[in-house]
Amino acid sequence: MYTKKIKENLDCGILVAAKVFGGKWKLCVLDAIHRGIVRPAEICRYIDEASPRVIEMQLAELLFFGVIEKRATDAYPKKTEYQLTALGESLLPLLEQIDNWGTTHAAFIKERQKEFEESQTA
Amino acid sequence: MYTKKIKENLDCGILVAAKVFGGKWKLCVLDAIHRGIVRPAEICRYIDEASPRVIEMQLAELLFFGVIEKRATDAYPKKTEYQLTALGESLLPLLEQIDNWGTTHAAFIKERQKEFEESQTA
DNA sequence: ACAATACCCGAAAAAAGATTCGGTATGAAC
DNA sequence: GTTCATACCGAATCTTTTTTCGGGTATTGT
Repeated sequence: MYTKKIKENLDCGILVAAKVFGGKWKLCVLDAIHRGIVRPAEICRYIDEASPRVIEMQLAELLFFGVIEKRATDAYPKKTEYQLTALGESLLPLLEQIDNWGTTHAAFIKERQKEFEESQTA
Repeated sequence: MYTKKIKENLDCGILVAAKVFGGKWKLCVLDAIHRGIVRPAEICRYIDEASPRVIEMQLAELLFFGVIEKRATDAYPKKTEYQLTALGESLLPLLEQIDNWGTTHAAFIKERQKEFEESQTA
């Protein structure tokens, strides 16, 4: 099992928040669950750019930090469903604000990114 | 120079936002500048957990994406100062919300993190 | 002249994070 | 009974990010 070598620093709010939803796809996963896409296989299909494994792992982390909770029948067929906890719901305003900001400035940022990529190839 | 192998995906607001302020210390750098800590050496001292090099690099990225701008006297002594652009200021509400969320839940998250670390050593 | 500081940069190395691959288990559909 | 789907996990590998290290330029203070 992998253990971190550099000690984690949770000394400011920003770093605590980054710890909880800092993964590459965590906010997307939360967004999916919020939209009612609550079963693992569904989420994987919804976020098809990400590998299923990383979604599993990020679900596990979100679960561990109490952001989401799991409803699963132990019996088969396993119909696992995730849902936001109160803590998870407290993240929704942030999620929305972050998404809004990104959507608003997407065109500008993409333009800059394109310039950057062109400067690399030239 | 390092070039990415996996194509970037900026198809949703969340991913655009992550691109702009997703680095390990970018939000802390923005926070510092917002608080009036505007010179590179000062910022490095302020965020002394981070290596000066990464702060330089992240300043360069923030500059490139137009989040901050640079005021430097070309003459020596170089008194470089960074300040937020309009785009950068548009990030402040997010920054504040993220910091507030983290501060509010810091105790709980630290507790969970501690549990996790203990479960590793045992 | 010499040390200290500020600013910036390149490149190797280390660390962290993500992906791929294979495996387990169970049940359903054909 | 073979194939497919869901859910999950370990481990090797690959990619990205961060860190470390060293260099270069120019100024200030002693």
